[in-house]
Amino acid sequence: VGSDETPPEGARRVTLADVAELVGVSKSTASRALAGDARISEPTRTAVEAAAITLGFVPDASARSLRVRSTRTLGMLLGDLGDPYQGQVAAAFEAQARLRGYTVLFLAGHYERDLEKQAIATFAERRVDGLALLSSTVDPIEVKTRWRQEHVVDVQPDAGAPLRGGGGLRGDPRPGVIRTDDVTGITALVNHLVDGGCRSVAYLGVTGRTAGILRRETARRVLRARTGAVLRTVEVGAEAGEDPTLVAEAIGPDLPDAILCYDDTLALVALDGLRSRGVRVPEDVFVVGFDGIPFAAWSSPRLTTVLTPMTQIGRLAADTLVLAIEIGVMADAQVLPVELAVRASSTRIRPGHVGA
Amino acid sequence: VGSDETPPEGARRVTLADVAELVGVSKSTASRALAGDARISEPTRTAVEAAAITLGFVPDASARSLRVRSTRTLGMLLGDLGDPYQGQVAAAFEAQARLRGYTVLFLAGHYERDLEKQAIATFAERRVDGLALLSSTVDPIEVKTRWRQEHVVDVQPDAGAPLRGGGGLRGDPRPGVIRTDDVTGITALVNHLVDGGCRSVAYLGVTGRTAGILRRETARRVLRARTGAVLRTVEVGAEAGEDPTLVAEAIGPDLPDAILCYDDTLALVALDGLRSRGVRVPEDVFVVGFDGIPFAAWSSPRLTTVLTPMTQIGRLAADTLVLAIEIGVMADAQVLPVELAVRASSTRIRPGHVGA
DNA sequence: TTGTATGCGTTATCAC
DNA sequence: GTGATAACGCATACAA
Repeated sequence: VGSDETPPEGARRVTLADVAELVGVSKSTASRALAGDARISEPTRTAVEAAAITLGFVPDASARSLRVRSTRTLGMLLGDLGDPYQGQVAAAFEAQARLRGYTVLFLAGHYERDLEKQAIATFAERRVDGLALLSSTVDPIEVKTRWRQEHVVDVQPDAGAPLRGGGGLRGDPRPGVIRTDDVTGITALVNHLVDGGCRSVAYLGVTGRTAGILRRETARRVLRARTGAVLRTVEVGAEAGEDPTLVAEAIGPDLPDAILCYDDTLALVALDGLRSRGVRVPEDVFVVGFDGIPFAAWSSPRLTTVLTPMTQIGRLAADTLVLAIEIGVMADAQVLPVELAVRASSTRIRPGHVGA
Repeated sequence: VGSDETPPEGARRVTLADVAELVGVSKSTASRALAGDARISEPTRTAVEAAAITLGFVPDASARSLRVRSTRTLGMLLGDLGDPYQGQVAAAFEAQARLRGYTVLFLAGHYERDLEKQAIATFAERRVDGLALLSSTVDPIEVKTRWRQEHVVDVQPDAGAPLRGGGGLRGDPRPGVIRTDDVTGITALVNHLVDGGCRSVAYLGVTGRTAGILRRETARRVLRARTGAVLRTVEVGAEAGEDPTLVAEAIGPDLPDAILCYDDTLALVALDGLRSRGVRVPEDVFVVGFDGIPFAAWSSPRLTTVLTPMTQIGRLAADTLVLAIEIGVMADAQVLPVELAVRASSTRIRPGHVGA
């Protein structure tokens, strides 16, 4: 092939061969020099590095991946990037992955099976080295079988197995699970409500979202154990979940003493919907959330919630995945502690000097 | 997809050659059959497809990219995935890209030059076909020169050029720019405040964030034109931007008539910080935001803001990029309309039946 | 310490 | 219609 041919105006990409040629060494030497191989002499190394900069050489990740059979890419399947909770976890995941030298591919499943399947297929084609599942409805077990490697972490899973036995999740032996201790969190939350004088409690959730049933069932169990009362369940459609009026309507006319919401976003929506109806929080009803997103701390009234370590979750997911990839062993289930944050939305005596 | 066949647990990955061998055709034929090439006979096509499913063949994206010199990947450099505004835009960008057959690589720059440079390098190595810049401090012009192709869109740029002339941005000729009509939005906002009786107005921004100076300067100009008053500027550090107490302190003891915040998040933080100080909104001071994130509609008082079409922005960015890649022509600057949403945080007569 | 040769899995260019 | 063959750009086993 005529290498002395001047490249057409199409500006050919500069490759390793080009920098090797400029220095007067072989491609292997150039490759090794840039990879920091110990057995390359200092002069040649610097020469190669200089040439690479001169030519503006940028290694091609596809070629490298093809050769080394590793993309240094992590995949994350999530429900919705725009959700504040998931966004926070995703941000931490990405940052930590970058620290470990990995890039991450985010795909949103929007809680739809077809999209999730499609996403899994994309992850497979892209040959991601590891995969994190967050807020997806797809069964992790199924993914793991379709996926030959065991390089899958299941972040905040919330369906199936954990419920059996009803005893909570401590010691859950399934590897690759990363979750917060929702059982303890919900227990603390319900205890707080009962201690605050609540008898009737309603759980507000989103229809069809499998996530949340653990929280709901735990609440049901603790409530009955403490007071004998039966947890009322209110469900709103996914499309209605952001409409305060619809949420308030779903709650209905006869208010419970407290409304326990699946997450903070839903709680804030409920707060607004109730306000529009003339219902006062916490005077007429308590409202509490779950997750501890920043906005929950800035609402009026400020929202009682369970703080989950979103950043830590994302970071741990990335670290666990990288460890599994590089060491070859997937960590056992890891449960992160949560913390109850009691705020004004569930407190009788309004603290502070605010209000008439 | 739905077959109950489990992929071979064998060590080697199944490749196109395997599929071809099973059917008894050449690799070329197998490749063409799966690609839907018109000149492949129906029998062989179905045979190849069946074999591919049987063997669990998954094409290798790296190999294909290497060969066809295209990754079908879009890059998006953003400030923070956890930010509700950026998360929303990112979600729409990803969804639309997927619709067009592209996968997207998100990298967060966290408003730090080094991280952004590193991200650009990663995008280059990964050979993304197009790049979207959102909330980054890096100069788009610089990126475009470092990037040989013109496959870069600049989403919501907020520095430099647009300010010259002071006349706004309509007809900005720079290609690849996608933005909302912030000038009109801020103008409407300031007019609303002035019409509501505000004389003194303060702008609350984040130090070091270049984004926002267009909004600030527009507010300054409109305010002076309308009332002759001088816009006061309050700045909080990036790390203090989420701390209500610090934000309230930054605002100081003598309140203006209205506080115009860089974005909704900052406004909500300010709302909470002021409340802690015993300052009532809107009675003592008006507070308004910008962006129109969902939480702004659910706060108490509900936040007056400028609604920006976040979903549309993300979608348009993806479409523009794909068009530039596939047709080869980058669209001229596109300006999306915004809408003023007047709510309780800047309204004297409190509407509705809420409150004592 | 450096060079040679080979192959990663795919698609495109030729032949037939 | 289909098949052989040659790249794409890189890393590495094996020589020297």
